[in-house]
Amino acid sequence: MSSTTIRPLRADAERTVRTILEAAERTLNRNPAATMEEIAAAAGVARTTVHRRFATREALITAMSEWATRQLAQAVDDARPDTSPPLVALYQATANVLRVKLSWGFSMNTSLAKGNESERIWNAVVDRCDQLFRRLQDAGVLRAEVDPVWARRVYYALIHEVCQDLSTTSNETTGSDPDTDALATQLIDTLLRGTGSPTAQL
Amino acid sequence: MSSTTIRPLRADAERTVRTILEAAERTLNRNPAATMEEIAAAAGVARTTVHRRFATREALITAMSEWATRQLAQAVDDARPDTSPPLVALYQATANVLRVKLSWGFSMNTSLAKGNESERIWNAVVDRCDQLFRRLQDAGVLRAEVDPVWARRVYYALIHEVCQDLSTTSNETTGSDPDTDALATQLIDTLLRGTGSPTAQL
DNA sequence: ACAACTTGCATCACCAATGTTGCAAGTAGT
DNA sequence: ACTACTTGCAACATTGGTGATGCAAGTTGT
Repeated sequence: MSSTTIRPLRADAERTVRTILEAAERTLNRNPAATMEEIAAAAGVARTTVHRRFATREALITAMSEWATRQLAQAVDDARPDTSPPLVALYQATANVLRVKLSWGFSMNTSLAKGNESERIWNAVVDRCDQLFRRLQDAGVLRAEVDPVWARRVYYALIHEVCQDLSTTSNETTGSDPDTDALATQLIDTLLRGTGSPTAQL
Repeated sequence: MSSTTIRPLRADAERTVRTILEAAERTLNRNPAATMEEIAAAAGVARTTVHRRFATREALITAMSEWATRQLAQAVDDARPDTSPPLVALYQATANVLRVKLSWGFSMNTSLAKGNESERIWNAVVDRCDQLFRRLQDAGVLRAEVDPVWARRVYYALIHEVCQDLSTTSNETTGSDPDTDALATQLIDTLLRGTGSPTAQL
């Protein structure tokens, strides 16, 4: 029920599927209106092959979304957000999520259709994050008067901003992986302390 | 040179143009792939009328972008970012920009084509903002070690987040204008102080 | 009132993208 | 080696959106 795949694919076909998904991500990230032709070209396969694996364009995008969302969920889970000390988990999760989001920016931004499997997973992730932010507040990391949901939203916005910048700036120059740990540190520093000096007040 | 309009339009035509621009904004904001037909319907005119005013779909979107960018520039200018005390200007600009961005979310997010008039205006606005953030730092509002460009980017991200939320949440329930001043206050508070408590540190 | 302008409607041509099929050549797994 | 699977290629049908045109009815401004 996870995918339209009925029976297991042969090894080469499986590889092709992943190649297509990755090529689609790259291509659609640059141009959301890219054609199946362009995606196929980017994957180095014929257009008919793409259609053999994904009946319609919509099916392809759904599959991308599902794939990306699963990876995101994994990234968060790996940080053990319910059991680790919350601030540690926040760091871990941030670095992990940045890694995923940098490669799957398009797929993560496609508004997930209602009733989708992706939507379920996504909501689970959001719940998990909200819970983490409540834990952060209980631990005194967040100020008491701050709405943890607002804090989580600011956090998302910062992640989005960092990814946005990275995918336009450094992707072209070097293929070297950006230092997600350093980015996570800067991000969380900004999230918690802001950019203002303690002296000047409103 | 501002638009493809050669000679002045009659009053009713002028009104039609603005009606179309607004309808296009609303429609494309909900669904970026909306057809000219849908846009025309939303504007309460025939599709041919839209094509009479905007030769191609691209021309329409360009016009929207230009229109929105001009309003944005106006919103920033009205805050007198070079002459007012920087923190005052920041408040003023934020409230103004929120008002504009809430109505023109789609048009502001369309990546402006190179060489566009919109791009020129947009760059001017960015320069203006960067300068404001340098003034903020000189005034001691921003911490000395913070990169003012990073601060500006965080600021943009927060604005985007606030607009995102508003356009999905409250637009459906009430037509009442959201309190942009209160939003600006919350936004700037978060920007400067973050969400963390002063005690807990990294 | 009159001329100029604008709009809706019906209709058309056009095209680019989508999705399908059959077949031949190549590859995976046993 | 043999079978089943996968892929590329070529060709095709379909369709939904785009853009254009001519005309009749209505509106604006003077």
